[in-house]
Amino acid sequence: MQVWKEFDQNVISHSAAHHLMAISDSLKKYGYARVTDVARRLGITRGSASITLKALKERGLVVEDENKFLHLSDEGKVLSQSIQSKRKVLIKFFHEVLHIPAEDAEIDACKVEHLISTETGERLLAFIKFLFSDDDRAMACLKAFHSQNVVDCGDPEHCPYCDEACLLKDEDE
Amino acid sequence: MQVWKEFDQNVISHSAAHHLMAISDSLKKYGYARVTDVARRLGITRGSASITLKALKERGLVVEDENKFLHLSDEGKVLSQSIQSKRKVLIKFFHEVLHIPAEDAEIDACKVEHLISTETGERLLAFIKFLFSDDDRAMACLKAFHSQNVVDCGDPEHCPYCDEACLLKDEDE
DNA sequence: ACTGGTTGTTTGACAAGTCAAACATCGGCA
DNA sequence: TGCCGATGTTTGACTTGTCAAACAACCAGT
Repeated sequence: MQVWKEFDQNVISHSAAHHLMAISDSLKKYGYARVTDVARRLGITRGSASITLKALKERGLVVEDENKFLHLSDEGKVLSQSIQSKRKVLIKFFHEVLHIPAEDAEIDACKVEHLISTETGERLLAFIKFLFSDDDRAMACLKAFHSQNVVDCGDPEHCPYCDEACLLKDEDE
Repeated sequence: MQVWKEFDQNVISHSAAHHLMAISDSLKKYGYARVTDVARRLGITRGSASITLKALKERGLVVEDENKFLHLSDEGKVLSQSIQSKRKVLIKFFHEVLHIPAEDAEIDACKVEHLISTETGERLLAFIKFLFSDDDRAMACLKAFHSQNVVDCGDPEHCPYCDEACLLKDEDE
């Protein structure tokens, strides 16, 4: 298999990943999750959700109780959890470091999140967490990047990387 | 359109991106590119390549001369170039900073490369270029991350981030 | 009980990307 | 001249994910 064809050789598809997360979100928000809730959350028809969820049930990631309410299996929980944590860190990185608008940061994070390998995901997470840690060198690095590259961080007053070296504040002088 | 559905709303599809790059690679290597060359390079049948390339010709990204030899239009060249530069920096980052094995770095870079928005791509590029620049703070940051996280960078002797603080060298003592 | 609304499933359709196989073309060699 | 191999296209089939629409089941109000 050539490298470029690995594109959709993921544990689960983009679509399936979002079905899992929709269940997880719905459970958190309402305490239950039905086909309708998943469909509404994803903006697809009940029919579409029904088909995809059937496949997820067959793969043992989703279970259905006697009243047709949906739950995540242990495996499903782990998967959904790992996707969400990748996603959160990516959004933070795109938004806070690269200053991508929140909406776009979310779109891109969601594209990247489940596509990259587990290994790359974990190491990327470690790297970004290090960047956001209180390590002096990480903080200095982010500040330096910010002062050299940022056009508009949106909120220089509360931006942790805006200090005496920041371009924005320089412009104010 | 919900955020998560933007997934395949890209300028070109993953597949199309690779068809463009295959033409570009073939031109560099052989000086020409035919349907067969693209198909062989991508590991698909001539029939499949023929269909996708027809669409790319219709979109004006690929042109065909009177002998059925393929070329990139100006627009095609720009697109292919921008994808390749994103790709190269991502591979470097995954491999050299996160220490993902070369093959896997390539797979993941190729997944991410054309999916993220132009904006995110450019800023990510800027960030990674800054990380690899000779800025003291960037270098210190990479070294610090390396010393705290790397299990095996593969070649401690020639690794630019392995110094007195490196875990690997500590283990040798 | 009847009626209406909600819920879930099924069905037929579509688009993208792939395959194998049949087909058409062309070029070179015997 | 004739044939074979390489090349490119077309066709029918499959997969995934989607839609709309029809359908079945059930629950609630009257």
